[in-house]
Amino acid sequence: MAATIKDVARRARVSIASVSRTLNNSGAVTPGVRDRVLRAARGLRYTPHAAARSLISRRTHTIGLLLPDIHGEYFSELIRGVDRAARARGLHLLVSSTHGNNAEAAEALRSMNGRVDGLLVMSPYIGGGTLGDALPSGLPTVLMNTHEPAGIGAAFVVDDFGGACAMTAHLVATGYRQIAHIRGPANDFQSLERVRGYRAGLTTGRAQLIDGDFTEESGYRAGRALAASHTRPEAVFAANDTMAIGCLFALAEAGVRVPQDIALVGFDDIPLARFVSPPLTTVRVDVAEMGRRALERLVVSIADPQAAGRSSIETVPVELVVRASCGADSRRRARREEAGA
Amino acid sequence: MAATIKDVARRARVSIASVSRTLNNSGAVTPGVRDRVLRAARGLRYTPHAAARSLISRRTHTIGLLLPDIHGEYFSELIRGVDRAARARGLHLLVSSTHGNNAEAAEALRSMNGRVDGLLVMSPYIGGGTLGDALPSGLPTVLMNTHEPAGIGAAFVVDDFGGACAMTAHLVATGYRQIAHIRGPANDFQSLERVRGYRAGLTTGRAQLIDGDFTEESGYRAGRALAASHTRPEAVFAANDTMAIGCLFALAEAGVRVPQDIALVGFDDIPLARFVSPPLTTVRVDVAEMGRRALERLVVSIADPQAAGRSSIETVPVELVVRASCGADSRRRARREEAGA
DNA sequence: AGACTTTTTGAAAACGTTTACTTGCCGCGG
DNA sequence: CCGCGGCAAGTAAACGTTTTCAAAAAGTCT
Repeated sequence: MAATIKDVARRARVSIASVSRTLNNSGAVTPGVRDRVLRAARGLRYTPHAAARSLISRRTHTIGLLLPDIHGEYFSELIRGVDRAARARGLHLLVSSTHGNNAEAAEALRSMNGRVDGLLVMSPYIGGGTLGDALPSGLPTVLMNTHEPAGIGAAFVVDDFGGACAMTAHLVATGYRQIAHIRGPANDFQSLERVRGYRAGLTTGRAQLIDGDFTEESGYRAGRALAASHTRPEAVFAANDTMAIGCLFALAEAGVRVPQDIALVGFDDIPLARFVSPPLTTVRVDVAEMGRRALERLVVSIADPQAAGRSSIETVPVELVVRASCGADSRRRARREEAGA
Repeated sequence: MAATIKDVARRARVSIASVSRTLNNSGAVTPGVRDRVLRAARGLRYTPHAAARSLISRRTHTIGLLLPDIHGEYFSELIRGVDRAARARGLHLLVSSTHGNNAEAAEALRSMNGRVDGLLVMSPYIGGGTLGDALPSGLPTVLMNTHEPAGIGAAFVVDDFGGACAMTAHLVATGYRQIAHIRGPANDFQSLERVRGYRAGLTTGRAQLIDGDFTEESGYRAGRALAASHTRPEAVFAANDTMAIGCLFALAEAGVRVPQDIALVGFDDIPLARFVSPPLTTVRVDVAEMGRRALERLVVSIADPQAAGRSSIETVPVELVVRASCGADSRRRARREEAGA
């Protein structure tokens, strides 16, 4: 069995209080005692029992990270950002995922009681009860990409609307008239925001929505449908890069050239986006940075319960990344030549 | 503040023992008591305090997952596999990463004492002290991709050697004579195994090793060097897909065609591998499955300390995935035409 | 040298559970 | 009618810490 503080105290011939003081550098101890305790602790390979410690100190040095289904680079990056920041502050990460709706999220939340000092929640789901009711009241919480952050506390929201709007505007400015949008799942907040942005940026032609669910598979299906259709739009804006890549694959198979025959753009700027052929025009979202910032904000809330109450919503900016797949360069060149002729 | 078992007991007008018994379905309680307790618990939104519970019951229902730097799809997939299995068994996941060597891993391990019921460790690092010494003795542990599993207990090892050997043999069989290998970091077990496999499969030409560190960046550098060299090998085997893709990018920039001018293959079969152009020939490793199996094994060890002691090493099989980037198809076709002529 | 202050140490309470043990109650057989 | 077995409920100990408080020791100042 693992050694306890009592074992150390006995071996060092001091009280457990002195052991605790020595090991935590709290209170003063004479060099002699200190020495004996340290030696005894090392000899027994003593490690404090985390559960016992957090029971009395009300601190677990752990934060809970609640995510929708962990999938692909997007979440890998998010975890990465959070983990780095957490590690820098000596915090552990309790990760939970795969909850399909707010009700499941609530269940996961409950079971974290007493395990964490604070919560980082990313729940884009809509429906299944309000998340607000489920959140443990005493626990500092920071939300990410949730549709109901109002009054709940701190939240970070990616500027999905702004990014989608800018992207659509870019396509319009490039000269495309018919622009279709492959949307994400209907019960996803981010998905909805991107549709909204698409609509807002669409000052030409009429909106055309194709159903998708953020998976490569659904993008592939959309691509096949597009290739088969004979009222093909001039440009396609997929709600995320994964679907855009699936779509690209289907188009290539069908012999439809991008961007010559049809322009194609995505959203997120996952690492592969620049490696597909042609490189994908997309909207960059720095998820790792969002994770980092969210964690920092949470740390503040934990340290200062005052701050925890303050409601604040920060928008995470996005950036338009123009590569070859939207045909902006070739179009402009063509237009210039035309003008020159 | 959150409600405690005492609050529930007071409200239900019973002792805390009865509350505990009711909530855990241990021991018998009369319907009347049971009813009052349940009602009180619900009314107070009572959730047992995990730390207190695990202090006495010696169970945390949490398992620790120790990973090298979380990066890209590879780890995303691993976490995914582990998380799914853990969730299915009602276990939590305490994730820790970014440890640069065994010494840091040891530190992370120490701080997990009393937080977890078992450990899932993936530490391909070599040097920085032996991992064996660092592992808490009492805690069931399952190792993954570690170079010193002997006698430590259960372990899962990807067949890096076999995969690399098969891949090299495939290149040889395709007809390439000069085959170079972009290796991973020198202190990484998997990296070394792949080099060993490369050497074993190389029955023609001489070994040519190019340094890399598993990052896309290092693959890119290798690609530039290859493109500039005038003693260019006929084929390049990158130790992972990420480097292969970086290399591919550099070659494309330099106007070197794959596979016509040079064949290129990778390892891991990350999701993007089939989307780059040309699609990457690689070795498929089902990391999610490995994660799942490792967790299942750990659960067994936890339930039965007998089993925990039993040392067992399972090799996770890999599979050669031939796509266009190795030029096997085109070569064979060419040879056939030649023979026909 | 005595009184007072400061510093170091130890005993014990507290954290929120589970569980072994005790008590109290009821019914049943002798 | 008494005692005993069985069951339901309660009491208290235990888990491994931190921390408060009191006591003891060691200085410090007149």
